[in-house]
Amino acid sequence: MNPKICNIQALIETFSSQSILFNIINSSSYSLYINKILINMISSLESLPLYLSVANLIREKIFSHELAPGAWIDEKLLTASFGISRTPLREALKVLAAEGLITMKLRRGAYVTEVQETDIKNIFAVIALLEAQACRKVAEEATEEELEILDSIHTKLERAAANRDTERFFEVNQEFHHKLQDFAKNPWMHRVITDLRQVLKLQRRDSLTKIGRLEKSLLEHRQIMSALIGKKPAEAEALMKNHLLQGQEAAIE
Amino acid sequence: MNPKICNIQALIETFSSQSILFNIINSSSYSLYINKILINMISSLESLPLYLSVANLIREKIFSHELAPGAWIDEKLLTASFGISRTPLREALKVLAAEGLITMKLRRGAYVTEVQETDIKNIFAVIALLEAQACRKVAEEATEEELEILDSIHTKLERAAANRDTERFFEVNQEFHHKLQDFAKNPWMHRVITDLRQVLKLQRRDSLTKIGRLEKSLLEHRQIMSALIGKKPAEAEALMKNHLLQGQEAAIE
DNA sequence: AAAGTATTAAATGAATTCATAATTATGAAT
DNA sequence: ATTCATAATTATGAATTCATTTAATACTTT
Repeated sequence: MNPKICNIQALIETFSSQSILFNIINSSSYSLYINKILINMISSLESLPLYLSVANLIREKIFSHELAPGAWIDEKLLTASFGISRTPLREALKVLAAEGLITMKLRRGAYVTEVQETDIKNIFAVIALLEAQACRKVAEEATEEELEILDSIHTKLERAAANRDTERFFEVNQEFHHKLQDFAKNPWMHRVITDLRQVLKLQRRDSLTKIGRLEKSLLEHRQIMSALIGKKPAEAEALMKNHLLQGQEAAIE
Repeated sequence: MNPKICNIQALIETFSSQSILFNIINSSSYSLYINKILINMISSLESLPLYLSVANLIREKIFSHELAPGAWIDEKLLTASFGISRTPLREALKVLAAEGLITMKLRRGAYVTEVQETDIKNIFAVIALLEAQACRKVAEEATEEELEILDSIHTKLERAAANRDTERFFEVNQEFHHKLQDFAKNPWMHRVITDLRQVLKLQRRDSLTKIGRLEKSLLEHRQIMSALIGKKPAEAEALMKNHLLQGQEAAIE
């Protein structure tokens, strides 16, 4: 392989992830030629087709509210800023539409989906049911190693809470729920939850900063963790369901 | 509007649905020019973009096993038989991939998804949980009119069973579950279930023809229906969960 | 000046074209 | 004859081009 490429690859790896490249591209502070090179770099490094990388980039824009709910998606603008053609962009839009993040209107283009309060409630109802079931399954069949991993994540959560680092808390919280799904060993369920959580992210503006919500959330996590370690399936299920419905309350306010 | 167009439209409507047009196109007994006209007709009648109509057509091919699990999807062949270009076809493939019906391999094209027994179990676990919850909700809050509609569908089910019309039974069964979802009034849940049921259809070969399965299924439906009418949420939920898990057994055998 | 129509501009949807990677086929060498 | 290497074909991925519809602007008429 070309040594230059190797160097670049090593360089990229020091960034620990592609997210920094994402930020560079989305900051649009560089020319489209640079963006084109960067986005192709991401695609080849992750060996993803261009349209999926583009989908990821647009997702970032949506979650950061650079593309706010209800906003029209300007294909020309995006292709220009990414330095790509409309073909992979439109393919990416179809993927995002299938996920529910955007809505295609015939001959009108794509719009970022607007979620109503009823949508939030309906989605939470599904997530609560599924994650609670996953929690029960983990309580039933998790190995000691798996429980230790969950416990170590929980410890990180405690630390983030102690430091009142909301950003970090949110991050670790996601990691916890993600790992739990892993250990529940139902990829289809995981997929459904991931998709639905994405849609929730459309609207949720840091509900954790609500007075006392972080503390409450931590307490709930503590209870869930002890139910898992104590191998109490029914209790774990009930606690997780309650935890998520509490989160729903906070999200809606 | 052009009277000719009106006539054609009226003609189409006498066919009760577009499914007959689908069959004509998928039968490939006509020239690609005819197919092109037909598929555009479907799109404009349903006011769907071409790529969605194409996705529907390919779905039919997948469910009929004309495109069997594991099969490579020949883009050139499909575009030729549909009389369209690759652009909308590839967009359709992205949609189907997002639904899980096909799998895209980089630089290898698209393949019909192969579901394993563990996939079936995992998917059924999710569906059983969600539909049982939907059933509970209907038992709790359905109006008399809604219950009557469900009951009338159930009556059709009884009739189909009495005639030992498996095809019809399957059809009405779908209608029942569909309506139940409607009345549970959670479109996000409905969507999840619809997508997952689609994936199940990839493999399920008439499990209803298994000895006694039709009768058992009917009996379970009868019990569910009476729990609904009797407004017994907990019972309705448990019965539906059991019904679906029984179906899983039959599907796996 | 306001409203309605006509003309122009722009954006979407779809076909075509082009580039590159992968597979197959051909031929040479062992 | 079999295997390896190279050439040719084919298929995928992406850019460009074209057509049609919608939106916007300008112009005319009252």
